[in-house]
Amino acid sequence: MPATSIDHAQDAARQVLVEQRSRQLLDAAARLMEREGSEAVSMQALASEAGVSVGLIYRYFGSKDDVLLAVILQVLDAFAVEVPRAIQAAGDDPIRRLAGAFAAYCRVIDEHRHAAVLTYRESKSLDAAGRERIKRLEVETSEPLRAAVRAGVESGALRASDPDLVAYNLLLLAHAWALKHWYFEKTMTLENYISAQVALALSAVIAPTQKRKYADLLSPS
Amino acid sequence: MPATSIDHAQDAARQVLVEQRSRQLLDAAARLMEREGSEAVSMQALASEAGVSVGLIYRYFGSKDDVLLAVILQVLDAFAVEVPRAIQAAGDDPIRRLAGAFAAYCRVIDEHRHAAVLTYRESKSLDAAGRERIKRLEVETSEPLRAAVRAGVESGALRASDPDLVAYNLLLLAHAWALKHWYFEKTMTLENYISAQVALALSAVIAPTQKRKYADLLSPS
Amino acid sequence: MPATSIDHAQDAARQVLVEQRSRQLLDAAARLMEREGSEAVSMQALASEAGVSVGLIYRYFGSKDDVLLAVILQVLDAFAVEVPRAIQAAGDDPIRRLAGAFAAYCRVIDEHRHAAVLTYRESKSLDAAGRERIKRLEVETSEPLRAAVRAGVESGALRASDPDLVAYNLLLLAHAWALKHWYFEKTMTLENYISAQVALALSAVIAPTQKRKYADLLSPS
Amino acid sequence: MPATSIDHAQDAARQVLVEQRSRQLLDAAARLMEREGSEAVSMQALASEAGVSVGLIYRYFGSKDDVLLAVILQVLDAFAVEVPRAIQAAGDDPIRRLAGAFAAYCRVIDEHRHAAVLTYRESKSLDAAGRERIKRLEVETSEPLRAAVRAGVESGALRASDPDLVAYNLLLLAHAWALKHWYFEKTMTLENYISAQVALALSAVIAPTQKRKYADLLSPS
DNA sequence: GATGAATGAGGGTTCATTCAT
DNA sequence: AATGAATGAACCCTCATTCAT
Repeated sequence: MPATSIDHAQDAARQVLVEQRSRQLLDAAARLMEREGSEAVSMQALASEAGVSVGLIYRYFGSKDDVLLAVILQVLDAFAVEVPRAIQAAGDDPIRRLAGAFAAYCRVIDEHRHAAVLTYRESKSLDAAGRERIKRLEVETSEPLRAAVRAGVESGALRASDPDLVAYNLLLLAHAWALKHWYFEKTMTLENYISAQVALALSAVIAPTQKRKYADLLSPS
Repeated sequence: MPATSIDHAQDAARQVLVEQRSRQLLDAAARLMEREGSEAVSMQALASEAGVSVGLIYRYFGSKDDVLLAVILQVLDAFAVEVPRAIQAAGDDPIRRLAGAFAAYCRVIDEHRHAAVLTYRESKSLDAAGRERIKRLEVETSEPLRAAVRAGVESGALRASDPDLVAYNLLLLAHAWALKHWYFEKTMTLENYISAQVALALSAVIAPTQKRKYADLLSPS
Repeated sequence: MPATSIDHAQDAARQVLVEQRSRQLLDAAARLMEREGSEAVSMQALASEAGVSVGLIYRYFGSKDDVLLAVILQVLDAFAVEVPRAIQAAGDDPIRRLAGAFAAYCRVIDEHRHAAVLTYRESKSLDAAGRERIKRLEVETSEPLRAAVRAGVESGALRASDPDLVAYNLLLLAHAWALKHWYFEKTMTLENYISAQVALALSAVIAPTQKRKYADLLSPS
Repeated sequence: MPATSIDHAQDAARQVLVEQRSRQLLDAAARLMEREGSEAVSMQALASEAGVSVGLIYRYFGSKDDVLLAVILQVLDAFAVEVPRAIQAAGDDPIRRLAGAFAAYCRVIDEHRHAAVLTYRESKSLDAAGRERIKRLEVETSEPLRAAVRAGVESGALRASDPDLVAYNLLLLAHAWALKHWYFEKTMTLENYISAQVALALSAVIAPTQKRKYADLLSPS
């Protein structure tokens, strides 16, 4: 077996290990934030939660910043995976696609409630470059929502003078489920929240002719 | 001059000094948060920004918590003053009162952009009691908005199945001007933002018969 | 009236004021130590307790050291006044003079319990010179006790191979009423303590022939 | 070597390190107190004296309190070990056991002179719980002395109306060797001190019939 | 003479990061 | 690859002391 093959095999093995460790650490971070709040994630606490040594974390992440960044990227990744899937699952109807996309956002947020909040802490950890990257990704992330609104407008089902604002507001309201969870949880479940917000948002932009067709979305359960 | 008068004069002078210093420190905190981000507010940094010594801060605030709390309370205070005033100024029309209230919220937020963001940092500094207090005040603060929506509904001008959600969403969108300023500032001024959001929110809840009457609010400039 | 007379009058007045202020401050210090423990005497706390400003303390005492030193000296002064008086009051009998002296020590300690403890804190406050001075004074202070023991030995009523040790032990046991007050107060009053210690100490040194004569001192109430 | 053996070996090694570091730190604390006085033990100073970093101290002790407590407990531990041993070594004679116990107390105090003094500084460092614990332990510590006195009384060799006071006085006099070292060192060695105090204390309580038997203890060298 | 606002060195503590093993 | 003991800068806070009024 030539040397290069060996190298490739080793590289692959290493790649797997890196993947594994990273996941292990990010999962531990998520558990920690869930349990102790998102500011309680010290490197030693993270190591202990993950069952590894502090030193090891630095083998896979350059700094605490990097870990936090990765936690946030994980959420953005989940958006990138889940939202398109939900849109696809919603069929061809642009309005149902929009509603599905929003619901998917909210569900991802709900699953990563504490990680989602991280973005709102321009922590000293996160340096300027990291912050810019996250902002860019967040905007990219909202693209499916924006596309859905635009498609609705083009199809005539929606009327919005500023489709991008409509989309961005929806993104914000998805985040709000995490940011203001202490408020909403007093009166709503996640599914209540989703249908109420969908109803409200659609009321603002749906074409009058379409109201009957989407009555199920417009009157929240 | 009798002794009591002297005492009163001294008390008054002290009161002025306390007021002055508090303002000086809170202003410095605001500037610091503006310039360095709101987590860079160490007591050393604050002292140096305000041009005083660390020890002096503790003459006017019991702890770092207290300073942060005061910064936040200042914003909530501004709401308590400005929002009712704006509502009054809007006359008797419930919808214009609602629009005026929202605009007032946004303008206060804009003036305290970095302080407003503080609330979203469940900072370890702010202890549980402080956090609860702020949450309670935030909910109280949104009361005028809630009242305005309800009045609109009762007058028949608005139709909302969940008036409280409508009001809370508006509060959130006011906060969003601070939270997502980096995004909105790319395409909007504050006034653009206000009128766009007012138009969108009203579209969702205004009674069809009222649309013509409020056409100026419904089509953003 | 010639200038010098004015000066003398002023000097006298000043002298009185100094005396007054010093007493006021030392009393406040005593109250404070009594109420909050002897380590809680900060200069600001002292000022506030005395009802004066911090600055004023520095007009009458050069430093915190000086205040503490003065508090201790006050106790030593009380010894210098009270112990000889008690000895005198005890008449000519050397053994009753000794017992009276010890009782006087204990009562002074009891009245200045917290100040007495101060001596045992080689506080950084008290500089080397101050410490030496206190040690010297403490030894001087014990002189009446030592003299009383020696007189007893010379009169034949006491037999002690080391009279100075007997005297110093008694001084220590007087201090112990302050140092170990938490222990003794569980089972004794001050007067119990005095008579028990007198009985024990005398038992060790009294001449056998004298036992009947001092039976009242030897069997504690 | 099986994993468990490795683990055990590692655990043992860690145990040794903990032991080593703790000793190193407590020794440094003792040296520092010896040299600079016991209030000069700042964590910085301790770290520097021990030749380690501040942070490291917190790996082995939870707080400054803990360090101080450990220093004191070390002394109390030494009592718990040395005193019973000395009593045993003294044979069956209750009076020689008492004398041996007292001597052991004094020797332990002498070896930890500065640590022993710590107890007398109701330092703000030591919290209420710690202080109570120490008081309890101090009382427990004096138990052997108390038992020895009582045994002497029961055997008829001693006559004491308050055996507990006799025992507590002896404890105090042992402490006094540390508290008043500046005084006693002028005229005595430790052994002088011990035999003088033993002679004096026994004189007070020994039964007349026993005096000849213990003449060696009663007339100090 | 008297005030008390202001100072700032110094204290205890935490935690991201490093490096010898 | 993995460990975790060790580091030390930085944090929040206190309080003896000063000085302009």
